Amino acid sequence: MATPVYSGTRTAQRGRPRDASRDDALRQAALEVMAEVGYRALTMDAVAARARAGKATIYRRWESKLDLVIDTCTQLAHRNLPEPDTGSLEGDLREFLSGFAAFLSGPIGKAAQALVGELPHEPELATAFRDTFLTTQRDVLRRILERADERDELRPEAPRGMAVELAGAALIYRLMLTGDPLDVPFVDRVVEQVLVPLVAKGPQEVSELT
Amino acid sequence: MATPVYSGTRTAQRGRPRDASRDDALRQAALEVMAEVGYRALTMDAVAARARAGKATIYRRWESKLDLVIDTCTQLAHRNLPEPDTGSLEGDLREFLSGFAAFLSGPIGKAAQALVGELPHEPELATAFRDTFLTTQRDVLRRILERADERDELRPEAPRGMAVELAGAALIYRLMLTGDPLDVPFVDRVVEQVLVPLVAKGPQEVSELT
Amino acid sequence: MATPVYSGTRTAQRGRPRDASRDDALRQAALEVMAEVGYRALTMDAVAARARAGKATIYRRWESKLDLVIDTCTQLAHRNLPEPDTGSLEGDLREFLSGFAAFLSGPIGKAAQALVGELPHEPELATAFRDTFLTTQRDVLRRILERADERDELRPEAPRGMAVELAGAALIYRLMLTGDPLDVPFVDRVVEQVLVPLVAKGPQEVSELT
Amino acid sequence: MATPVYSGTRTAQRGRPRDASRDDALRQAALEVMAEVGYRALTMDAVAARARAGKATIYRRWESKLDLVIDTCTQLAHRNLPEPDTGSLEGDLREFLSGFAAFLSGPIGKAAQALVGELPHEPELATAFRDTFLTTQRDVLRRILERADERDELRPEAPRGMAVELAGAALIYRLMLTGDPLDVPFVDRVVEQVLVPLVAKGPQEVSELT
DNA sequence: CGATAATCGAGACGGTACGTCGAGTCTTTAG
DNA sequence: CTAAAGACTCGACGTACCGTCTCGATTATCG
Repeated sequence: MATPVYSGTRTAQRGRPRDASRDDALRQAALEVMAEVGYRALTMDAVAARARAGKATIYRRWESKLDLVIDTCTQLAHRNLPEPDTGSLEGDLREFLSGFAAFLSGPIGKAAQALVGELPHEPELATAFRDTFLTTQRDVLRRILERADERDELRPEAPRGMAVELAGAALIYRLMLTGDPLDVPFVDRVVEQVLVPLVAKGPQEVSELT
Repeated sequence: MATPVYSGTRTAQRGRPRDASRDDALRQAALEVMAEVGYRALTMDAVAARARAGKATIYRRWESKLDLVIDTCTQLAHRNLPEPDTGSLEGDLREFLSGFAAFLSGPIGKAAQALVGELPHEPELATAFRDTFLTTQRDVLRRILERADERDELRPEAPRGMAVELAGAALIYRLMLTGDPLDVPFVDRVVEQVLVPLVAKGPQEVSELT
Repeated sequence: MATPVYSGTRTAQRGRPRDASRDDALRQAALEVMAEVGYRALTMDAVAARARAGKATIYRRWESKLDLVIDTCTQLAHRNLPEPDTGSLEGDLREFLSGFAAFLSGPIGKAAQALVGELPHEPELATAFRDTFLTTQRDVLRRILERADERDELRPEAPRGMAVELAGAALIYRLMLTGDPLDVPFVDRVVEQVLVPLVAKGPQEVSELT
Repeated sequence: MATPVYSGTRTAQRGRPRDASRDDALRQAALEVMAEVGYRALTMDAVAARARAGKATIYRRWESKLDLVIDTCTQLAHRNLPEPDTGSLEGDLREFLSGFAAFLSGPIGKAAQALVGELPHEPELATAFRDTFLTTQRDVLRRILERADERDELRPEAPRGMAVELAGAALIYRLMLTGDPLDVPFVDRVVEQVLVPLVAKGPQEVSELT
């Protein structure tokens, strides 16, 4: 399910139309509650009360608590992934990863973490979660590497897939596991000490070209 | 809390002593249930029923479901981290990381994942979790790098801390987020494509020594 | 069961002998607790705690809460039913019924009331209860009537059985149902307005004899 | 509390209204369970299961097991006390007491007995109980005597109050204490041997009028 | 005397019911 | 037909009590 469905194919619907502004109010309430108390302690009654809505108004739009939370994250995630194009690999990485780090550091990151524990037992959630938080970000990184490759900045044998995976891993590991801050210095170190050394041509290699 | 405490400092304890064998039976039951249905769906009734115990017997030892699960993981985690010493950096890394990967791939890994969502709202759990799953493993990796350093296998400016962090991040990211398998080929790739290139002296550097 | 049995027929018993003083301490505790909170809210833990005894010490003597309570009442009941013999029907009735009323007004009466609700579902309790609180008192009343009969104080057709039943009913109805006081004026009224008119020869009948 | 109250003074109530049919279903279930296993062994789970109701549905209406049972008895009691008017004291007594005996012999009588033990520790229950099982019946008896008095059937000095008390006592003593049957012969004996002799004018007194 | 055995207080054990609370559904009035 | 409100069933929660069992310590008899 995930996204609220508006009474299907019916063209001329009868009765009071569904109030679309309630969708966002409910998602906002869900996000706030989840950021405050976590996924487990989030209750539908709490969400309904915060949005001054009835529970039926929630269940009319989403099938379950899980469904509400998935959709909330997905919707809010889709507006926050700019794709930089600075002209250099290092610039693109730096810019994209700081943006992603900032995004993860907000309430959506907290919400995402709250969902991790459910992934193994909720295949639908797993799919939605990966689409939202992994795939999109990975695709952007891939395209950054492709553009760098076209600019001939990469070593031929560079482990591109591994680099993409590592970039995400490093950030999310910090965010969810160690609890260390996802700040600019950290992003810089990931770029300078890991990503660039792993995939970019070294100075001697560049000089060899001349 | 975490580990059940047996009447503390009192030397001569009165009344029937706790049956220590119930501790393990309950932890085993908790681990099984959690691996089957996850953390959220784990109920104390289910754990009690599986261990043929009364719920009071659980609550006498652990304050809550969370406390039980923390302790279960901690106890079971402490017996599974051998520290290899093969004489070479690559050998040590390969051996240790495959062991860690195998450990994470079992039920304890599933249990660990189930806990991640609770970390932000349960500081005590966060501490126990990091001690169990992060610190221990990180310290082993550190010592592996130190020994390699003593054998003069590392480049002087090698980002040792980052390498240690990345090793854990790469494994746990796969385990918990992407769902891709933590198999030997993956560990090999992490070692060959990431860790060794980042910290070890390259062939030319070694030859420079001669 | 009812009364604590002391290891049956064995003549030479080994081991530490049972401490007979605990019996009364436990019965006393049980009576106090029951008078305070009633039968339902009486817990074995509370009785044990009040007597500073272990629960096993109770269960070694009585099979169950019910058994303990039955025996407690029975034991305490047996020492309180004097049989008057004043030489006149009215005197005997007055004396006996005031004694019985006083007895019922104490803690034993409260305890007895607490047991009434269990009678239909506990045949053994019912038997013990009737033996203790009904039969004994009824037999005394019967003998009082017999002696009066021998003294030729009764009308030949006097409903002796009904009188006996009514005497008990009147007292216990007040005690347990209406809550009105079981005081001397009430006993007097029962004797003067009910029992004597029902069974004793009237003045004119007595005069007829002359 | 006793009777479920339906949101008091509010005129326009919001939300789904209480399902009044659940009240009776729950009372019926409570009565059945209590008649089967007694008050003490009655569990809320059993009542809920028998009525296919959630426990919350019970607790929404009644504060406790005791409250439920009180209300159950009260409700069911109010429909079973016809007031006879046969034109003669003996006829009225006979008819009323057989009706009351039959009423007490059913499940409601069993339920009433189950409550007796709680009266001393539950003032509210005591009030409700007396209203239901004592006052109503006593008032009917009083009116029967009044009508007999108006018909000049009573002796002037007849102990009217005592007669009323004895009638109830005799029946309830049998029902709850001795366990003897509350059958028609017994009622007849009570009327003929006790009540009529105590209060009605004797034949000689009647003849004196002529 | 030492060994044996049943007692004692204390409290852990398995089990059952408690009264509360949350999930997801249904039913009312109001718009 | 949708909205808010809240009652509905179901099931897990953490607690309390029952009746049993197990501990160390004590107190008797037996050999």
